[in-house]
Amino acid sequence: MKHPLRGQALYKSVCDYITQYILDHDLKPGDPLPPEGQLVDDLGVGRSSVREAVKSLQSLGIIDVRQGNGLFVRELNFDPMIETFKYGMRFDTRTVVELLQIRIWLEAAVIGDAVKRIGKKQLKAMEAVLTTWEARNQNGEEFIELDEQFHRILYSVLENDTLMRLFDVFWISFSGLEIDAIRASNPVDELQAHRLILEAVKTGDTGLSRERLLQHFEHVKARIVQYQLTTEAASRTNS
Amino acid sequence: MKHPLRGQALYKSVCDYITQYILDHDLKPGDPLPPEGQLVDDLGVGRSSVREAVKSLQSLGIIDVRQGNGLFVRELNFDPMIETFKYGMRFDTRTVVELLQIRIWLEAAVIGDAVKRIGKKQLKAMEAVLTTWEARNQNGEEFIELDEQFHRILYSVLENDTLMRLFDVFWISFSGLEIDAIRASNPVDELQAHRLILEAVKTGDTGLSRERLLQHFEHVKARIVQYQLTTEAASRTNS
DNA sequence: AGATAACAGATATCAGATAACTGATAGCTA
DNA sequence: TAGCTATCAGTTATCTGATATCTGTTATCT
Repeated sequence: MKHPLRGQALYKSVCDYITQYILDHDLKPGDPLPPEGQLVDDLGVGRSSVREAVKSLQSLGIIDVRQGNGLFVRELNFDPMIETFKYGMRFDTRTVVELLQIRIWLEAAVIGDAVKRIGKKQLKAMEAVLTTWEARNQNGEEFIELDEQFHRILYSVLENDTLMRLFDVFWISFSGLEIDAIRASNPVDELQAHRLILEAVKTGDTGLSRERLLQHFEHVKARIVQYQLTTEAASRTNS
Repeated sequence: MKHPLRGQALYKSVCDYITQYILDHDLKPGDPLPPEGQLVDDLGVGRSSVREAVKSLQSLGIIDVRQGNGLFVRELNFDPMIETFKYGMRFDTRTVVELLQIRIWLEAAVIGDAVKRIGKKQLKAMEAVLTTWEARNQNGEEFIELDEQFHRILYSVLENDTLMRLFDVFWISFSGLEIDAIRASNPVDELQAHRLILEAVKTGDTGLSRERLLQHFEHVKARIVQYQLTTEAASRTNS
């Protein structure tokens, strides 16, 4: 009776109160929020409602809950997106290919601006990554993180945090996926493809860079589509 | 004592159980899940733990809670992403520009493939949108949704649901934003820009299409950056 | 037959109690 | 004195039982 609040779910109202509290008090990431008990008193609602609101905001990556310590404002992050994709990609395989296609489009689009802005420092760092890569190949070690680093350095010059976080989403979503098709690729070919890209970037030729990037991704895409077909065939025989 | 479960938070374990339940039982969107009470019995945990898990999954857009009815599997959606952006864009204005830039890159990338695939049917639909747009301009009515429709038709030929949902995220995030700078744009110029894009798309010239799209977005971006500067100046004088 | 009222099942919320965790402080030991 | 340990206050985690509200169904009345 005390809390109809436009028929909205009570926990939702508590969510709104907390987010508004953050904005009103101009709290920055890491700053503490009032403890559960005080929120209960201030709002005059039950503990469950506050806890459900807290859990909801935690899932959305807005606040950080540290047991025995308190509630804290969290830095803007894309963790909920990662969770969604991780789940969604297990749910249906179509999403995997669609998401990869989006990554391809996006990388093809940004590489033009990246090549224009890139400096010696970044080129040197990318060289170093490839050198490490080669050493690892000879020892038969993992190299996925180096692949990620290579692209990360390239796009860091765009100075767009949101873009970098979006790429994180792609990387984490795909790495969480148990598609051996990605890892099972020929390490030598993989390295060579990146060498070609770096060469093109060095010359400052945006068109050539984009072309080689696309060529590299076509192979990745082909492998995943192949994997998709085999697993779908397998699931059909099971059912 | 009964539920250490690798030291993981109990509600998190319940989350995992539910998602695993969906996958194991091959439940499709709309299918019902066991009610709260049964989950409590099956797992041997308290009601709060189940409720918190349910709230968490609801925030992540994985399940749908209908009061007095039950829990249901939800279709894969990007709602958590929308929430994150809506909050993030209020949190700091830098995100707004970064997000717009990402949209620009993405649209510039996909328009090439879209032009290649587009058919008469879509071109006709886009014509119709522009005709309606002109009529609305003469009556001084809103046209944002027509802008959205225009782009939506153009990219629908790519047959990438995930991409369309991502564009939804952009549109909803921006429309939730109270930046009059977007709406305050000159309706005539806005319409003309889209006319030019459509003309280029009709000729099948990918380069020209991309060029005109970018030109259109440059104006939008300039307006938002302008708005950003004025509001930041205002907030400085306040503090 | 159609409208209405009662009912069962489900989620929403509340309030209080106990357990577990964290960081800091005080005290003990070498 | 330096370093380790025990304790304590504050906070979140979890459980429990009771009440309220919502929804769809069924039974009843007109």
